[in-house]
Amino acid sequence: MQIYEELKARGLIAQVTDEENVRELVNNGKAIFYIGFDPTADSLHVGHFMALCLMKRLQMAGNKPIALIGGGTAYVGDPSGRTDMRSMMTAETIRHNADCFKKQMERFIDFSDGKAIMVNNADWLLKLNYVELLREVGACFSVNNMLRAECYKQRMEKGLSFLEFNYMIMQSYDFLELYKRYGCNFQFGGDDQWSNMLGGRELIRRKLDKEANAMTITLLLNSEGKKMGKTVGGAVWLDPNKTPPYDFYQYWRNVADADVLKCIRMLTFLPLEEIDKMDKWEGSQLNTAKEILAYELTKLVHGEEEANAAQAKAKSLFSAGGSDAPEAPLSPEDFRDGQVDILTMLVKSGLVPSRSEARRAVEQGGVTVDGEKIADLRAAWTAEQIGDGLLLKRGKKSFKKIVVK
RNA sequence: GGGAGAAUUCCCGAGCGGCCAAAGGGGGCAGACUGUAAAUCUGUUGUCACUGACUUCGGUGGUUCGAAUCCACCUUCUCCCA
Repeated sequence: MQIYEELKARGLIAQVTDEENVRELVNNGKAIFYIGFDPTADSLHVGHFMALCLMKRLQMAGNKPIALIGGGTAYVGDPSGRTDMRSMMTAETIRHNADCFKKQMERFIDFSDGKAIMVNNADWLLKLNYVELLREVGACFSVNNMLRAECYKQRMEKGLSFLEFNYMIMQSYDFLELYKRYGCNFQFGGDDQWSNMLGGRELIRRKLDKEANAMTITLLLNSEGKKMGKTVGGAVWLDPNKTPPYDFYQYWRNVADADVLKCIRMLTFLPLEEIDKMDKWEGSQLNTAKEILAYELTKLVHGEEEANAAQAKAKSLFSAGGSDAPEAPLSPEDFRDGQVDILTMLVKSGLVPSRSEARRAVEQGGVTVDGEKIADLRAAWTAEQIGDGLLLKRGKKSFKKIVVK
């Protein structure tokens, strides 16, 4: 099976400009393609991860990727898929974020020997001259058409600033510039980028009379139609300091039944035949599929060692005694009359944010210590009783090992 | 530039001068049921020294025995006219 067919079978392709053309390019390793990443945070997240995987897949098929860091476009802010304006970022933040992105990307994509290129659009965008740009590029865009684009439509009611309105121009200019510099003939991006990408294709056609193609990746949505990779606390990050490998593992371990196979297909590198076999699984067998998904993704992002560790930890916490729980140290000040009470332990361990919540958790029967349910708010332990550590559990999924330091 | 209106807890959104820590929904958390799933049901959802006290309703002052509620000014946002 060739690469284009495989991408399609995995459900990764949302839209393409010219299927025949794209298939031909990609399958024969003739594509020099780019994906843009705007450095709006100091770590990549799961959404970017899909794009990176796609880059990797295409690179493995002999195509040449260009990773574009949007150091320049980040100054403007993409209004696509947003109902409000992005907050403006300072130059330092943008630069810092761009550096972080760069480090993370190098883990996935092989940049050695010119097999891939990394560029920053700040290099050309920040130097542009306004009047010149208007004459050269502005003349090629029809405002009437731009206003019809889906990404702006949503904003017409809420208000769209001129700044953001120009995002499409910037991105189109990137494509043109990359075409000129590196012969970049292909652009990928999230499906919400579609109109911006078409803008670039059009610009290349008008300025250079050359054909460039574009293709979008299916957005990873769960069965409820919400974007995946988000938790209440925010995004699921690739940076282990922002989302520890264990949490990363757990996120995927806990996806809904309806979403497991889709995720495995779209995100992992497992062979399709193997995935097709899993397709027939149902009921509690899916639980195994989730384990595979979680393990495979953690391995891709954090490496095999971390993946093994996360899996071992999960197994020990959920089935066996749970000696692998993260430690929560208590200091001598936490003891009153030689004892710590249950509420203090819960708060100190970080399992609950306040004493009120600790009280509630206990009252509702959600707290256990070494497997025994605690019902008494005044339950307390001495340092001797804690000994090598107590396993404090709040709800089903949060654990801490209490130790005295 | 002129006029009208809005700001309430994580979000949406009720809220008569005292009975308001503030209805209802969403979301979150916990329990039951399970498979670390979904659905469903139940409880809970400001803080603390927890049958009590304290701090919250955009900000600052004021009226009042008493203010989320009334007044003044400020800030921000929305709408209408130009």
